[in-house]
Amino acid sequence: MGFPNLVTERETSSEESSSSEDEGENIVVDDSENEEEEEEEEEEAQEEVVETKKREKKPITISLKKVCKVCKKAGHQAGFQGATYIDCPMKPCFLCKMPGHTTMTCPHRVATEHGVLPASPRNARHSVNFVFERQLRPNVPAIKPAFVVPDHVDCGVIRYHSRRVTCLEFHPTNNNILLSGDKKGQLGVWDFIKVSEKTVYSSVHTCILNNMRFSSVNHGTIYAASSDGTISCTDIETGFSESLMDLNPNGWHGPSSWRMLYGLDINAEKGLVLVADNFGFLYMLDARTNGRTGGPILIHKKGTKVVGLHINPVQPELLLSCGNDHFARLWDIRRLEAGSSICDLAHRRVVNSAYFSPQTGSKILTTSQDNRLRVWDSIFGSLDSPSREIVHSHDFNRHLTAFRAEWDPKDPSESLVVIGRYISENYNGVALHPIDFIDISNGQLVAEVMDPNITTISPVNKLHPRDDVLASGSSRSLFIWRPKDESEHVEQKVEWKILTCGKSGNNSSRKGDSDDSDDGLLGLKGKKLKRRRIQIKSSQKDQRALVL
DNA sequence: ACGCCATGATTCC
DNA sequence: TGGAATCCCTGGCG
Repeated sequence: MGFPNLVTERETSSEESSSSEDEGENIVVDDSENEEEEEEEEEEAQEEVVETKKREKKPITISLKKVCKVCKKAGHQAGFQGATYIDCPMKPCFLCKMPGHTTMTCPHRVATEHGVLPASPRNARHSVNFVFERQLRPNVPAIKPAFVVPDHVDCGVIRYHSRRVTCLEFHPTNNNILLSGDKKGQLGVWDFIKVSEKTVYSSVHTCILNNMRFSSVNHGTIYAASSDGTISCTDIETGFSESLMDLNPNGWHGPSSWRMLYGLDINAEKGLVLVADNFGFLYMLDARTNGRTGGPILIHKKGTKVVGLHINPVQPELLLSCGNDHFARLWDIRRLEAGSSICDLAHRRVVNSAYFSPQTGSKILTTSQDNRLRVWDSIFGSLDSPSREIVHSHDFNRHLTAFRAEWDPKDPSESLVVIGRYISENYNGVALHPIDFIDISNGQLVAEVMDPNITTISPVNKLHPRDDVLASGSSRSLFIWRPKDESEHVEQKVEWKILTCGKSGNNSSRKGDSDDSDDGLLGLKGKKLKRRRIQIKSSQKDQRALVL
């Protein structure tokens, strides 16, 4: 039984060395209170742990010591040091999930060009390939236009949701209307130009509104899929709502039988509404009669959630689905039956979203819980492996809506993508979670957008189909961002119109207070942040330097 | 202001 | 296969 001893030795020695390193070169952590006597005690505790090994009960001594809250070992501590989060070194990197380093030293940090992992085998850019693509996309511009990144909280912040925002949708024709859904199933309609013009429909659904899509024939109505097991079709003017389908007509009989609806999309050509549930099934409804067409079809592993559906914008027969079985799948809806997928795109973890590119429909972008965005450059080429994987922090646990990378529908080169970031960064002493703009053709971080007033994570983001506007959902709040107009040298005219309703009033007033009281501090930080927010491409190292 | 709790969904064992 | 554990969350309560 030399093995446990060996383990003990290794662990203690590594800790000793790490703690001594911490004093010197490693800037990072460690309370200097870690005196020698304590270390001895820690070693004892360590041995105890190893001896008990089966972790029946924690030795009481542990609770007396400062111990890492993640791995319960002594000698280091995970957690915030000011606005900087220190990872537990015993765990794999929180960003890229590889062992041997932490987020601080991760080569993928801040999604620079290092963040791009070429797939193996790499999709070579043969000239044949290029011609092929050129044929498919005759209108592809020769030179990629400069991205316009909405970066400045402009006209409004709104808080009418009483629970976290789960999805956003811009009106297809009215430029100023934003729809939002929340965890409670409420549907918000907001005219963000007339900031105070807002409506909340609370009786559309009874729990999480997972996805919504405007009707292709009537721009005044929106379809929504909810965890209450129904699809709603709501008139956004009147709030009149019709339920198209109820998967739980007999009510609640426990979680094993309760059906929830997640993925939703519309096939305009055939007038179909497609939805998918938490058991792996797809349902199709006729948008004209609002009746079901055919029975449920198993499109993902039985019993797993299908979180996303997307109809190809150019070939409406093509359907892309994704879900908790770690796959995104491509389907021909004319021949749709269990196991008939055209292609299965494997991922290492749950796939939060899968989208065709918005204009040509020839690219695929997925967001997976393994902290990687995946890009397939052409659905007409080989789909065996993604053309690129981009490491980006967007895994999550509780309380957060799943992150989804969203295309910029205006970008003719179909390479600009927006996605919120999970891990925070220390920006002038404030831990903020930026919203990232990523060029998926090369994996570069085009811009990181943040505001010192927004300290919560923004997992829900959507770019406007026509204007340079970004809408974000962060916790219960909605934000509208626009590019800062450089010609106007207006003095910091950030008008924070925090509109609230319901019981969130407390918070908003608290927020207002802190804005006032922190005046100098926040204002200054805000200014500095805004000035340097956008660093287009060029050198990522410079950006890093600027940020720190 | 602080600490504690619940929460959800997934992964791990 | 079920049940335990779970790192940067959010909000509410005492």
